[in-house]
Amino acid sequence: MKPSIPRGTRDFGPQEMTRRNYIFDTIRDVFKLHGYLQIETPAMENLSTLTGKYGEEGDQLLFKILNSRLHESKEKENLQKAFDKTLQSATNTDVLTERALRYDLTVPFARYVVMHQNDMTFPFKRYQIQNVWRADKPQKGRYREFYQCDADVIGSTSLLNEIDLLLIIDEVFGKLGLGVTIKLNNRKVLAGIAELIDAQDKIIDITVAIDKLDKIGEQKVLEELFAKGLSNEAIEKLKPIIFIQGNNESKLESLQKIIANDIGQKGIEELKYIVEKVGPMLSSNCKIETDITLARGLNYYTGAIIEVKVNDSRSEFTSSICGGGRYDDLTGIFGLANMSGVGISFGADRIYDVLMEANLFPNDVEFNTQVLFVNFGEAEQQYCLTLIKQLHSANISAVMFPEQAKMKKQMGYADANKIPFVALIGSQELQDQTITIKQMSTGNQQCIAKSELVNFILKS
RNA sequence: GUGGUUGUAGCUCAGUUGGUUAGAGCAUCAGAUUGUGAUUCUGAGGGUCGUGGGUUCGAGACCCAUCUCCCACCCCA
Repeated sequence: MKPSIPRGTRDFGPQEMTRRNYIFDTIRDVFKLHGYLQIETPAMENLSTLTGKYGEEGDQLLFKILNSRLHESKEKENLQKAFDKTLQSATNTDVLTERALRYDLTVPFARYVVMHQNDMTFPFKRYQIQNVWRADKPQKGRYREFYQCDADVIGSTSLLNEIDLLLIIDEVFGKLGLGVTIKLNNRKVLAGIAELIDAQDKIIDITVAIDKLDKIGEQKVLEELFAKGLSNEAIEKLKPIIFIQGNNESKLESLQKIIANDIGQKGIEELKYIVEKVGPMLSSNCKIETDITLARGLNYYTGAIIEVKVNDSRSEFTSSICGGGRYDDLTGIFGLANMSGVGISFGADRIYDVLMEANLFPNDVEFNTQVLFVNFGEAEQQYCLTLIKQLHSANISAVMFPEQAKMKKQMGYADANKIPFVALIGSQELQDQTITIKQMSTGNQQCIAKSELVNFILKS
């Protein structure tokens, strides 16, 4: 049988894992620095936990798990009916499918908060680094199994949380050495726009359409809005809003004049507050840009909407590498009201692709083992093991070649694994209680006393 | 899910209008060198040409299906 893995999934070799861990470690360190606590949730959730949270499209992208032992079921007629139904429509009954792989980390977190609310103190800051699955058609930068690195604050409506998260974004990409632009919008502004043109029921259609402005241009967006049933009058009212230009400040001021309803004004105020506070604190490699065409399809956002794009001459990457927003009532459906949260999610796999493209992985992340002990035979092995134990105690990574192979083989192993030092201990060294140590980068070697080993490596 | 595209050794790729036994470089392994890697020389292993059908005297090449890769749409980390 020919081995293969499912479409859109990948194996990761040692070098890839070293680089992936560099990303995870960087993000994790910043999360911890900001006081977030780690949790994990199961790979699978009950299907009912996930359905309806991600919009119609999201429901289609859930990996559903077929119930087990269907062939032993006593209700095969019901099963047959349920199956016929799934062939007709997108909905599943739990007779056939009661579980699904998680689609993101935010909804499982909301479920977690409701289930464990009595064991938590609010506001609760949590981080979570786990993989998620989407039954999307794979493309570059789009995988069916990928990692998200989430930080969320739940139980606080303060905009200081938004600011905290934006600073995290700045710090993470600063540490990774990547230039980015944070795009910021607010769902209340979008709601205000919908109210202004008297089309509250079409808010999702409107946001999806104007989100495409960059991609398909003005004319096509207006055509799409018309096709979605907006009147010409409404579209005329919409035009000056969509095409607002200028810097953050002037854009928001113009909006403030046009969108004269409560919810719109509230959204603009929130945007202003965040931009004014956080703008001066961001590093030069991290720009912030208010963008009312930024929609994001997730149904549950109610306030801030955040998206991060690469803004770096070394990369052509256009997909977003981080996203997030505020959700006022995600826990409500699980029975816990008045629990507002806000969070962001780093797409580790896309960040990996960008860092590869921009050549931003540090070289030294590839090194691990410091010293290889050549294996000359049984008498020498014991001596080496003792020395290796000493090195390990000093937190220096060292190994002995497990076979008594030819020197060429053993030296080649050190070379292939980029091990910087090779320790040679044969009968002569054994007798003299010394170590011949070779530095692979220069080819130089010298003989040192056994007791000098740890210091020698530490100094090098 | 819709439309398009790709697939030959572990990797990067040749392979003529369809014609003997499918090649190269790199990598791997072995030897030159039984205590010295990355450079040199010699040799070896490695392929059901993505898979399954079809056309043909004959298919890596042509046709169909299917899987995979990549691209656009949709959507998104």
